Amino acid sequence: MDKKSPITITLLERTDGVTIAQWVYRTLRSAVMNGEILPGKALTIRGLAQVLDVSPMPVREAIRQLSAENALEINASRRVTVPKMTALKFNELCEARIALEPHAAARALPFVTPDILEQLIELNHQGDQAIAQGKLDLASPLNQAFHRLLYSANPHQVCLPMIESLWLQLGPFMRLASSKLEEFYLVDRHLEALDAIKNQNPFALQLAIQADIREGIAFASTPERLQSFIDHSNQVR
Amino acid sequence: MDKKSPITITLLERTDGVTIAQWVYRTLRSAVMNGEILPGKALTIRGLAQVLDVSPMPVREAIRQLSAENALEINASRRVTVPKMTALKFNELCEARIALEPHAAARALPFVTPDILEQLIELNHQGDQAIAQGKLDLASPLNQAFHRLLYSANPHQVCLPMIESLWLQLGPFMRLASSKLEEFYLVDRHLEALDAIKNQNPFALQLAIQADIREGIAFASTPERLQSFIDHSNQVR
DNA sequence: ATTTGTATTTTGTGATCACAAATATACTCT
DNA sequence: AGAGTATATTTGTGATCACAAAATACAAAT
Repeated sequence: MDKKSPITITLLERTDGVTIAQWVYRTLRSAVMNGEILPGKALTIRGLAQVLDVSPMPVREAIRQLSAENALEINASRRVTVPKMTALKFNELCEARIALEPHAAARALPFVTPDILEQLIELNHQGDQAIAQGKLDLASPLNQAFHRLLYSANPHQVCLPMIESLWLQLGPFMRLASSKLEEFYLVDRHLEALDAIKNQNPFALQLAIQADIREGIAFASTPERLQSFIDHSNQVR
Repeated sequence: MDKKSPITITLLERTDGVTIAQWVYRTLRSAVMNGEILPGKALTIRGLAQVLDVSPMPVREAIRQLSAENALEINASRRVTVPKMTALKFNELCEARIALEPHAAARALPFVTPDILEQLIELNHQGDQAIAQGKLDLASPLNQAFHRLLYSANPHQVCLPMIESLWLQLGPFMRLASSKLEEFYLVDRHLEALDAIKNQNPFALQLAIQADIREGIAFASTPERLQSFIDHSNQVR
């Protein structure tokens, strides 16, 4: 007997030396990021534990952590859901990205070694290749890896957790940004960013990152298009 | 028989309708914010549970949440500590505040109603009074309440949790900022902010908030003074 | 006196259980 | 038939237990 609307979640691979709670956290995190859980749909600890084939305990910890990162919402009656997206919240999240990410990039700039620069070039190359080959599902993770590597060059980094939280709240829309990229992007802002890094020009770097983010959300150029994407993400699957 | 270095934590009052886990979270949070726990000192779930007179379970959840907010650190061997402060990290946290808070203020500006404005004025008045009366322990919470109320005027607010996380990581230094204020502040930046709100001038508001933050950390004007404060916070109590 | 190896204790993790609150289901009365 | 009520079930919370890994204490040996 199957319970009503059995949630299906893509299970991540369990690497060794990792606690069950961490694995559950990673799995739920990627499920949220990939829009595999319907926003508003009530999640239960026992239900998730059953789907993931673990005891309720690690699920409790993972949920607690994800709600602290604002990836999950705990309502008044202690029910856990994926928060619903709205056009205004989407805008707010994007503006927060623009406030934080160029700043994080500029703060990281002095610490970008030639080695890191090379890795950035490589990541960018892989990203371009993925898009050219139509492997759109690879584009978003590679894009995120590029940004993450850049920001984390700063050894005293404190912004990255906040930025990751924003990405998580944007959820499936991060993927949309990358997948719709080919029809919207004119200039490769990553190349501009790389140039700015080579020249150690923080201002140019900030501009490039800001443009990269703004053009990444160009797919939602009109309120109508954005609303249609939101509706889509709240229904499908 | 007392265990070695028994941790003493100021217990918060238990309001009804609140789970034990939430109460433990609040209590640990304020302990971190007030510098009651020595940075680097290993915290144990069972030890805290004993001090707080609860079972280990709610402590586990609270710790998980606090570490997600970067208020606590979990090292490789799963030991929990309050992260040590360094001069560079302090600087990084302050710059992150300056990147986020003026932005949050400007985004909230259009939503500040006359009622909220009045509450802001009242909070500012209470803060001034507290400083004038030498009640320095009240100054910091009132200052935070002022900022929090302003930012949360925005109904689609997404920055506040990140800002609160920064305050939490700054921890005891937030208090220092307010307590040392009387010998450092020349202009009341809150009044400038209130004026900017009245005039619906986002740029002036951003400048006022930025100046408020910068002058709040003027007590650490030289690297030496900052280092002495850090050393102090890593030893005392 | 410092180091190395062993035994003991402590600790985090995960599972299971009990219970009250919340939710869902069944039933009655209008 | 529909709304309200009572019953049954599910769910989150918190406590307790088992176990392996880590930390600590202590011993002997260099």
